[in-house]
Amino acid sequence: MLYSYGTILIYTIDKKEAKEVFMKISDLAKQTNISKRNIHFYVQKGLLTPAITKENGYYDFSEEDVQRLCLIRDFRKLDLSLNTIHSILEHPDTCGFYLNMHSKKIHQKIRCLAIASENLDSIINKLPLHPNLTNLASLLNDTSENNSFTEPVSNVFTENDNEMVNRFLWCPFLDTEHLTDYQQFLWEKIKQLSITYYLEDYKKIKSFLTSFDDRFSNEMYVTETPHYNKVAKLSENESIAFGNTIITYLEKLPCHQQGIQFWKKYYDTFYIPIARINDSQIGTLLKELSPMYCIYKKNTELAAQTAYDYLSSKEGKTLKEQLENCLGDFLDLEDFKHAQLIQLYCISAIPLHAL
Amino acid sequence: MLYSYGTILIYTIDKKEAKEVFMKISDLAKQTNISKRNIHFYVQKGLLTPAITKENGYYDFSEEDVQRLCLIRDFRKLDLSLNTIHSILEHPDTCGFYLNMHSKKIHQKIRCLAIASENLDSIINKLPLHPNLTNLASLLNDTSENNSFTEPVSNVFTENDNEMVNRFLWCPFLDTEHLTDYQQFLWEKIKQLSITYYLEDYKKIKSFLTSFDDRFSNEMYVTETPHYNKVAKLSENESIAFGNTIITYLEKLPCHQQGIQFWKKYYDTFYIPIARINDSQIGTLLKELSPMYCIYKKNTELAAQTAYDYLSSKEGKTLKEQLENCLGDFLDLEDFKHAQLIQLYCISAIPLHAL
DNA sequence: GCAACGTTAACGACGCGTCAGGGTCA
DNA sequence: ATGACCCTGACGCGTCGTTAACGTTG
Repeated sequence: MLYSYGTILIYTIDKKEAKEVFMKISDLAKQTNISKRNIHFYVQKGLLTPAITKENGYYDFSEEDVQRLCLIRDFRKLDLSLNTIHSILEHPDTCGFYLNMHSKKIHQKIRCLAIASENLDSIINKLPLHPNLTNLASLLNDTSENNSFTEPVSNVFTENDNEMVNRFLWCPFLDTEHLTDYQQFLWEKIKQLSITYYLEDYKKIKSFLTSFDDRFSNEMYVTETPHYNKVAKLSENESIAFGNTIITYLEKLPCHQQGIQFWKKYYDTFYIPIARINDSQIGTLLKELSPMYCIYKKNTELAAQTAYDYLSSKEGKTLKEQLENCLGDFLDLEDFKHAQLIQLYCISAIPLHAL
Repeated sequence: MLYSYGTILIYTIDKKEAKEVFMKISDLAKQTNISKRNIHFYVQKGLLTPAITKENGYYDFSEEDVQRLCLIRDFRKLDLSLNTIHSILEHPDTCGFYLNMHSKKIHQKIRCLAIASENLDSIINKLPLHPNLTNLASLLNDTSENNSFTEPVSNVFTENDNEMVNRFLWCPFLDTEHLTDYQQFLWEKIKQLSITYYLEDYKKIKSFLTSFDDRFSNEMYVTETPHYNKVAKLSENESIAFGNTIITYLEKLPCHQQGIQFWKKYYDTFYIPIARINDSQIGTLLKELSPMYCIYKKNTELAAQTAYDYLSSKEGKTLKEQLENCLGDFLDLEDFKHAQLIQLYCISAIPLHAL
């Protein structure tokens, strides 16, 4: 048997064939300084998916597994939950979102602990030699008055938040590895614009994104991206066909109760802001920044126009009325170049567990 | 039925007798802002021991229970564990010990989180638009180099530590509620002395106290206190009899393997320091500070002298040799007025689970 | 045949939330 | 008898440590 730190060559007893096992669990544990039990746990949770040696069922960890494990370890050191790490490993693009969220949690924790620490020290200093429960009660009362544990999670909108929302909105359209200097310039300009002129809308989108459990915004992002890609590849005729697809979906919409509720709930705090931002100067800049966005915009506008034309025609009149009935004030087909028709269509892609 | 926020009078249907129920769980929950389930949980864990109404098994919480629950709540806000809170409620005297320990933990946590927070922010700022796992790995590597999570729990000896050790050592002898000005003066002087001249011994005792799980030092303190009380009440003859009791214990000592191991393990880091401190100027000050300590000292010295005389006599020769055999270098019968004889005796009171 | 290694499975810890089942009160 | 109250008990959460039972390798 040949043995090296990374690779082990095992010759079967009859020497008919040599099998290569890259790394067994003990080696991995040593190299990464993580307990075997822990590694088993990560495998069980699906964070690691090592190959399995057929004959004996032993795990065989590849270099990629090593990298993943190191990532898990280092993210754990930053106190991210395994669920979050799982999401990041699946879709690294969403990393910024999670890290920003987590950063806020940490700051919050630190604030709480700092207050607790102050209170603790103050109590310690005032402690009588033989405290009884009544002493303790009054000491705790004194300190608990100025303790502000009840302060809500910070609603401050930071630069990171702005970055996060912009990434959520636009990264799906930025498929290049690196931005050119000019693109970088545009990107910075967009970020500035968003803070200067669209702060309120960005705040709304941020609180929308953070109001769900982690998983949801992740899924949103991940499921929308391929949709954008698809639409950006449509020809003119296909875009018109897409408009008809939208119509066929809209016909089913009145039955999709959960979707309608979702739409109404987040109409003012998500759908309107998104549509407004897309139709603003930011959208113009994005067309320069991202060719894909440019085509996507053109195609969706064509599709939306097609769908809108149908709704405005005699044949579409019934459907239009149905929509107006079930959406009421939460419908504005004209504004933002009929963008709401596209958004309504996107509801069909929202996972049900989000209500 | 009469109803008031604190007290409920229930008249049984036949009105033969009126029973007073002070407070039911709902009232308690409302008043303290703690969920019923939570209260049930505390009761189950023994943190609360409300009376139980006979007929229906309902809990009946007294004013004391209310106070206890408020204490639990406020201590929980300081992030103390329920176990710790339990110990404090049982023996409020040990509160200082736990709070000091906890304060250190909190500071440690804050440091860790602050580092994590820095690293997080640094990563967030360097994040590319479309990070992949390799990007993340190198970013994490960059930051994890200057991360000092591995730093051990602070070994700094603070004023609070000094206070804690002094309390552990001397509070059992200070049975008064408040100190007079003069006593206060002496107490401060003792604390100064301990830092100035006996710092090393105090450090050892501190790390001894903190090297066990919480419960142990608690039990130590709590079981020793009544022992001191008893000894301080002995007459001269009884003290001599106590010396003989010590002898009879010493005869059994060679069989008490665990006790011997414990003694040897902590001989240099606990028993010697304690004996030295007791025999120092600090001990002299304590005699002025605490009449109880004064008598305790006198009685133990008499008992120790009695036991020592026996060991030095012909009849005691065999026992002395046995002791020397099983304790080896961990025995010094002469020093500190034969104080080790008393300390050896005290081993019989140490709970077994401490090894 | 023996030690050292591998796998799965189960229980414990922490501080509760969230049922479910069954009895009691007004 | 109805709903609002009370009890107990069980399971779940998240991240493993610990132990056990049982198979494999060398």
